[in-house]
Amino acid sequence: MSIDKSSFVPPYYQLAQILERQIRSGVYRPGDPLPSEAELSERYGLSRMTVRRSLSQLARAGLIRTERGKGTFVSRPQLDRAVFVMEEFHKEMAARGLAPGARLLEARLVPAPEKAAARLQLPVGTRVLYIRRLLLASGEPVAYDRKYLRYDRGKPILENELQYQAFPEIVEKHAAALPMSSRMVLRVTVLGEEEARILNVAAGTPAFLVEQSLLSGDGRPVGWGWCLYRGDRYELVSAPEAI
Amino acid sequence: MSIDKSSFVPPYYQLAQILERQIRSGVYRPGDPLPSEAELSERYGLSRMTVRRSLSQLARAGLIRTERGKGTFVSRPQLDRAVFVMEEFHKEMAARGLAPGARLLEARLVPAPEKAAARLQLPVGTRVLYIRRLLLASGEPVAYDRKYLRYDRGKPILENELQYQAFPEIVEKHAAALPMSSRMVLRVTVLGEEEARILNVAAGTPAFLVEQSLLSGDGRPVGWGWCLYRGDRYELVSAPEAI
DNA sequence: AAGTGGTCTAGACCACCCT
DNA sequence: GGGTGGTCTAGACCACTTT
Repeated sequence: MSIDKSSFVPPYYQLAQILERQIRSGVYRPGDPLPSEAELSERYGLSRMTVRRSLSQLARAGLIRTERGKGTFVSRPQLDRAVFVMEEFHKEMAARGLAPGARLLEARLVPAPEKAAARLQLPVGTRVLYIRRLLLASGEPVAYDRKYLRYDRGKPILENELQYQAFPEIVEKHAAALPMSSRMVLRVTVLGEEEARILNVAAGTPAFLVEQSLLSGDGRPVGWGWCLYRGDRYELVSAPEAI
Repeated sequence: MSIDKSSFVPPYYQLAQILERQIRSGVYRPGDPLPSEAELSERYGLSRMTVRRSLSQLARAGLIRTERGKGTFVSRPQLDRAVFVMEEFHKEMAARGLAPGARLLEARLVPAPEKAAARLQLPVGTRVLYIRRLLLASGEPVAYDRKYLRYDRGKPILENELQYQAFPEIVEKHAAALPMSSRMVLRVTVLGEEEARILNVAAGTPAFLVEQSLLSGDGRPVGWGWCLYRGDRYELVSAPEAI
């Protein structure tokens, strides 16, 4: 196995593939040291910087780990570890071949209830924008979204806008502080009477509950709420560890 | 803002932090081009390779994107995207300050039922190892694990081993093909009578259902099963996008 | 002292985009 | 043709580990 410098595949990637194959086929087993960077450099006719780039790639993928002063070693695969990626609703549905949509159920200024006020770090009763929406996949309701957001821009609430835009984009328009980061917590629950009716399933049906806080650049919350995903229409698949 | 070459923090990291601060504080806004690599190189007194290292780091974190021949641009943050990482059970519980444990409920050779046979790509009725375990946190049951695995090593089934090791390690011992990758699907369900009794909660309680397939290096399945996590004792928090 | 990985440099050539 | 990012090199110094 050697590097083809005339190939369109860059050398650093070729070397990463060679080493990955050797690891996956058992030439190097978990705990084994890989040849040193200097030796790989000489063996494959590449500069040390290029060799290091290949190794960084494998390290990011979790196949190897480096130890300063000691060497580079094959990692034991962490098979009981999983990474679940939840994409934006529209993307997720489009990826499954379904037509994404949304129906606005309610949007009005309300005095912040206790929990929302706490999460938004506002006095209870401050006027906030409350939005309820139904997220659809090919016309069928899949998720029920309820959000509170600081409303200090005085911009008019346009039904059309609320119906089609993602929550972060809505916050951007109606709050003075721009949302810069998001924190989500994924839980599981069963649907109550009202929620089940809105989602067109039986009460007691299991559902994902995703709590979301949108934070501004300085870490203060500008939006908060939660979204219920029907358990019979939604699942998360672990991301493969690719190099 | 400039680079302190006498600092212990390496220059590539200092520059990444400077640029991150400028992006988060709005000096460069989504869609804006960053200065070119040549200009950053000159402005901060660093070689272009070092500048590129800073930019790669920001790109991996999702703050910027590069376009060949055009430039480097600030990304719009994907606030409705979340990454949930499920660590190995023992690690996860230890991280929460709970004492992880496991109790073996059953382990025996059984003729593979239809679904397990299909998932393991074996004829129905082939003898496979069936394991049922209870995963504990500080003595309290948190998850109920049921797994099937190919059994072609003839190694004796040691109760002690099954009680303390993670599923991939058990597969490694009892199947001829080493597990090299894992695929998981996260769903939501409600507990049936038996499951609820075993987990010491009321029937109808919501739970996470994690289906797992362990694959060998050539992509063939060597282990399959599912694990139920009590919804009142388990949640997933999105990983922050750190640089 | 010798070997290892971690960082940095100054230059080079290339593919791509725009004007 | 001039500017951009993508890749590669040959060397250097450093911190760390082991002998």
